[in-house]
Amino acid sequence: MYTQLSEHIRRFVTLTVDEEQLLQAKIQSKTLKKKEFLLQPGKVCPGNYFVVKGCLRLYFVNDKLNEQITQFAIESWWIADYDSLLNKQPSQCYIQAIEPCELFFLPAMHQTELFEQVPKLQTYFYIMMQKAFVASQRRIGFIFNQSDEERYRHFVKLFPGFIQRVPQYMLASYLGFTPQFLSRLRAKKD
Amino acid sequence: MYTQLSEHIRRFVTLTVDEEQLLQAKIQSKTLKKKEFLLQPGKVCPGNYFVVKGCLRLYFVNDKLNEQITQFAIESWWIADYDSLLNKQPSQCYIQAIEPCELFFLPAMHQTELFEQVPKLQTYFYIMMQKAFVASQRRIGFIFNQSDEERYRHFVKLFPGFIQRVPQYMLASYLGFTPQFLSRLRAKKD
DNA sequence: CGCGACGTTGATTTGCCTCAACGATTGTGG
DNA sequence: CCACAATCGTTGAGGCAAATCAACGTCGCG
Repeated sequence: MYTQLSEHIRRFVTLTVDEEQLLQAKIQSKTLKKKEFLLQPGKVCPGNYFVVKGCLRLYFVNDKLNEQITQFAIESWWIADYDSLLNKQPSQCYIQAIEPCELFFLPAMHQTELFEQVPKLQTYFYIMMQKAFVASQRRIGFIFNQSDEERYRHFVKLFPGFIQRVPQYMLASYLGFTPQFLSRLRAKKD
Repeated sequence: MYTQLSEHIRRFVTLTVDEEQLLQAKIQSKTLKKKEFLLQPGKVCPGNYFVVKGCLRLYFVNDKLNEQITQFAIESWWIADYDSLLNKQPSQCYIQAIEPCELFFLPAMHQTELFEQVPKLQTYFYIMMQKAFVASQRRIGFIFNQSDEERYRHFVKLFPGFIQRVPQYMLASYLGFTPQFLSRLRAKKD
């Protein structure tokens, strides 16, 4: 069970056995039922979560009272509200389980301690953050340069199989259009 | 001149005199004329640039042969094509000076060395990256939840004075609409 | 069984783009 | 120093993609 995280880290940095144990000591397991919340508005995000099994969404409620999904997380992804985590401010977001989930939780304070004990772990999280940043820059590029239809086709190609795991209205929200429009897209050709 | 970077770092981590000197030794000065390029497609982004004075844009040319600006950088911001830098792949972007610029250049290889010598600098860049990620997540939120008009008003409120530094068509590109539309917005009420 | 959640489909509206023409300003070569 | 081109902004007319509003079908679950 812990091996999944361990393997993921090994893809980017090499830890000694001692260092692995330091990490393991700081990590907690957590399970969520479907539709259960990991974070709700008003609470400060307490740390980082690593998805062992399951699927979550990060979203907020916009001015028009619609849910706007900004991120999904599946197996071997980290998720947190970094805006809240970094600035120690109350979150404005929900993080919710779409499926039953098994997670690892790394509390923010433990993480800072860890970085001093094991600088290589800071390197690992630095790389994760760079990847996340690059991904969101790419996403901004796609938003501005592709039509909604192109973006949908592109997403399906990029994450085949994922569409079966989430309701269509969530996918529509993530892609930035209405469920009705997505339904029409699928009717055209699929 | 170097003090500007030094002060910026001090806002996040505290360096000893020795550590500051290690950093200074790795950094190069660079100046750009207006419209000069810092990076062009096909070249691997060689490192990070810190803007001492001036203003730059990062953009790429999309399928419809329009320039799509994804980032601006002004005084005390870092800029680079992280997609290229992180994956060591040829860039698909241009980074161009909008005004005459004074920059500091931190080559990628020097940066990795520095991180080993001075872990606190890795912490600093980790924080920068987190901030950049949060900013781009917020931007995605704005794109999906505000009309083009609202986004323009919001941007002007957030960076008053900046609109005088860049041509309108660049601002329109960054905000994701046409120069004509921006012109109409300004005509309405300003 | 009946209710709520989710998806589909049709009719209408609208925000923004496209195409096009025209000023104003800046820059450049003769 | 002027003439001309290039760049940038403005304005008008027409078109289209996607939203909105609304009704209906279907599945799963208490």
